[in-house]
Amino acid sequence: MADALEPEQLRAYFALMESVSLLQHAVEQQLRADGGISYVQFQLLARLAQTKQLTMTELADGVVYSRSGLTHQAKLLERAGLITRTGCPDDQRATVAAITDTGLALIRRLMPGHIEVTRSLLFDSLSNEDLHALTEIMTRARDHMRAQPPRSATSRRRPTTD
Amino acid sequence: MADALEPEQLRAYFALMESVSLLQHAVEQQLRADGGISYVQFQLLARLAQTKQLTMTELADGVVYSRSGLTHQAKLLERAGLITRTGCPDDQRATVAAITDTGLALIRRLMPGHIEVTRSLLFDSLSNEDLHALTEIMTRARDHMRAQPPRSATSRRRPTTD
DNA sequence: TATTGTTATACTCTATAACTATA
DNA sequence: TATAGTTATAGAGTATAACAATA
Repeated sequence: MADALEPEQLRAYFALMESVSLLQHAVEQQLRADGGISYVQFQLLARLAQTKQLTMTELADGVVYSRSGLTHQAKLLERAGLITRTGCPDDQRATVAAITDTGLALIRRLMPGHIEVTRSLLFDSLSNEDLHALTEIMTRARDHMRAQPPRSATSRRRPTTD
Repeated sequence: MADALEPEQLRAYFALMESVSLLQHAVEQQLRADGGISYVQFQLLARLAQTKQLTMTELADGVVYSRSGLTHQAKLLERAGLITRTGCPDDQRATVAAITDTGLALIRRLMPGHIEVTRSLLFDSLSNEDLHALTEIMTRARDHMRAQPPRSATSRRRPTTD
C-alpha cells in the first residue's frame, strides 16, 4: 500500500506544494504590507464578510486547527476593532463573532491587491481549459480530504475519549 | 487590472489553498509523529538526499525565505546528527551541507508514511487524466511564479542597497 | 457527561539588523 | 563593494492542558 509514488505523482506533489508555498508567501507579504494582517486573519475576516454571524466553532472550520489558536486570533481581530464577539442567545456556551464596519472596509481595501497578486502569480499562467481542470480537480480533492478521517486517533476536531 | 476575479477563479483559488493546507497539516502531523521533524526540515533533508552536497544558499532555494531561517534549521538538523556542515574548499565564504547516514536512514524510514498520507489524501481522488493535467498545470504555474519578480522592492532573495 | 470557549504556558518558526569573513 | 553565512533578538503562530460555564 505504501510503495513509491510514481514519478508523475511526485512531480505533481512537489509542483503543487511549492506553487502554493510561493503563492501563500506572496499573499502574506501583500496582506501584511497593505493591511497589517496575516493570511489566517484575512481568511477569518473574509468568511465573516460573507456570512456576518458565526460561532467560534463554525468560524474555525477549515481555517484553524486548534480552538485556542482561534481564540488568540479572534482576540487580535477584536482588539484591532475588526470583529466583535458577543454571547449567543440560543446557546449560552457559544460566542458569536461578527465583522465590524472597520473590518469590512479593511477587507474591501485589501481585496484588489490580493486579487492582483493571485492573478499575476497564478492565473496569468493558466488557460481557460487549465482553469476548468484545476477547479474541478482541486474541488474534488478538497471534498475528499475533508471527508477523510484524521490519520491519528487523537484529533482536535473530533477528540476521542482516551 | 485588479477587478474581481471570476467566480471560477475564486473557486479554484480557495479549493487550491484549502486542499494544500489540509495536505500540509496532515503531512506535518505524520513527520512530527513518526520522525520528530518539521516539513521544512523534511524538505531540506530530501534535497540533500538527492544531491548530497549543497551550499547553504543552494539548499535554501525554494524552501526557506530568509538566510537566518535556514541557518537556524541547519543548526537543528546538525545538532540532531542528520546533516553536517563543513567549509567549502572552492569558496571560503560558503558552507557545504551534506546528509549523514542517520539522516538518510530517517528519510528512508519516513518516506512510506509520507507517501501514504499524500496518496490517501490527494492521489486517491485523482484519475490518471487528473494527474496528467495537475502535473502540467502546476509545473507551469511554479515555473511562472519562480520567474516572477517579487512584488516589493525589498526582497529577501535579492536584497537591494537601501 | 459532552460541548463551547478561554486562559496560561511553552515551543517553534520567521524575520530584521548587525556582524564576520571572504571574493 | 558585494557576497556567504552566522548571531542575537524580537515577534507572531500554534498547540497542550487545565479550566469555567452551559447543554
